[in-house]
Amino acid sequence: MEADTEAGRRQRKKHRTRTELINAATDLFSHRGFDETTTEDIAEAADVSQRTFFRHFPSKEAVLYGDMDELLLRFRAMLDGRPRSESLVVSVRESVLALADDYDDQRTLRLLQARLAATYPAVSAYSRAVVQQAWEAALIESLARRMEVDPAEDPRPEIIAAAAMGALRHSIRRWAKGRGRVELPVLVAQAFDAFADVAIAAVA
Amino acid sequence: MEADTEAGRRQRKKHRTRTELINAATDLFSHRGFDETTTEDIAEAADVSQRTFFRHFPSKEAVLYGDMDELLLRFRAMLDGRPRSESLVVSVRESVLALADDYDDQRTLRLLQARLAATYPAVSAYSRAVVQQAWEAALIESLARRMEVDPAEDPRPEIIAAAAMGALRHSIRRWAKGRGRVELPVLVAQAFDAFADVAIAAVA
DNA sequence: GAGATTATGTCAGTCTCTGTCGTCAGGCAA
DNA sequence: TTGCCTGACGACAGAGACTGACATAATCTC
Repeated sequence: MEADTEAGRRQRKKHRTRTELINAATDLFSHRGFDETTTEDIAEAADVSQRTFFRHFPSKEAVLYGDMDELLLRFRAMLDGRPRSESLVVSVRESVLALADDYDDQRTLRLLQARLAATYPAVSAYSRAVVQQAWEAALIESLARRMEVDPAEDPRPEIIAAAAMGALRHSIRRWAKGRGRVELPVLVAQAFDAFADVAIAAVA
Repeated sequence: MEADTEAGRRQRKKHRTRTELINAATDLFSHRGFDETTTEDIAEAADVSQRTFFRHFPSKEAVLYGDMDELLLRFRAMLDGRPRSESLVVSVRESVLALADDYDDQRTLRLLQARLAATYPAVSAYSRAVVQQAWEAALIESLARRMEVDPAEDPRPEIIAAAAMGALRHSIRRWAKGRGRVELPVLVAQAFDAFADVAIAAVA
């Protein structure tokens, strides 16, 4: 019979209720708003109990960013995949560009996330403190490995990563403000060009 | 009679319960832990009702960072006070150094905040999403004004601010790990030197 | 097919945070 | 002093996020 690209009916069913929860949540969030939707509503719409919702997601915010684990995995893979011969700055730039590309694939969802983050403090806080922090941590780890330094002692990996995240944050905000009409990677590329200008100005 | 440096008994009383709430909270947090302390406990220890707690602070996290508004005001004043002739990078560096100096004045409280942020995700999230974000916003605004650009369009202010915040975050973490034995401004200065190295490396 | 796993439902409970209303003290003017 | 007004507080009720405990039924394993 047709497998859902996975082994075992149990796994498939679990994955199915998970995606149904995500779909129900994004649907409700986009129509009604984040604060105006309860976890009970989401569970109801996905036809499961509230307890099941919390077995799949640790918080109401988490379901909105339900696909971020996979995105993070791919981001890490991109970082690891950059050639060792490449300069650090180029590696960071290209990886973040690839992340932006990947990110852009889910236009509707990403625009919703950005819109909700701009509207609801709880969503904004989660985005910063969990999602972006995870990306930043991946960047720091990768940079520290390449530079062969201890990221707890040497501040450079964290500084570079923070700057890159600032560029990405700014790009995403602009991208969302234009409702995604301009391609995100284009905006990110512009931001990284500005990054280079900043570096030059700092030295001069 | 002795005034509490303020006009009106009402104001004084209000301010007094506020500080008593902060003291009770920090005391309980440091002895018992953040999650292990309820807002009810804090209110009880300060001899007020729970409702009064929430009239003074919007969340349990907020009381731990109860003095951050004043710190932010002073940080803004420092930014505005830098001479226009100074280069941007120097202004940022000096302002953040001054912030670190100011920050260091409340050693015990700062170390507690850092320790709790390292232990409890909720505290870490609040620190990033509220406290640091406020500092970053102040930096961005000041930088944009000096550069005479629109911070919503030009990514450079945000990139510089993010990098500076990365340096500060790293410094505070190291400072806390060493239990404040090394002066925070010293660590911040080191981080900013590394910042300069990064800029040079990026250009080369 | 028997037994171990596991995803789920149900229920009860904790805790953060909010709306409402009554009370009382502090500020202010006649 | 008297009386009114404002503002801080207490008491209460309630919404809503999240958790632990236990039962059940489906799935997996042998």
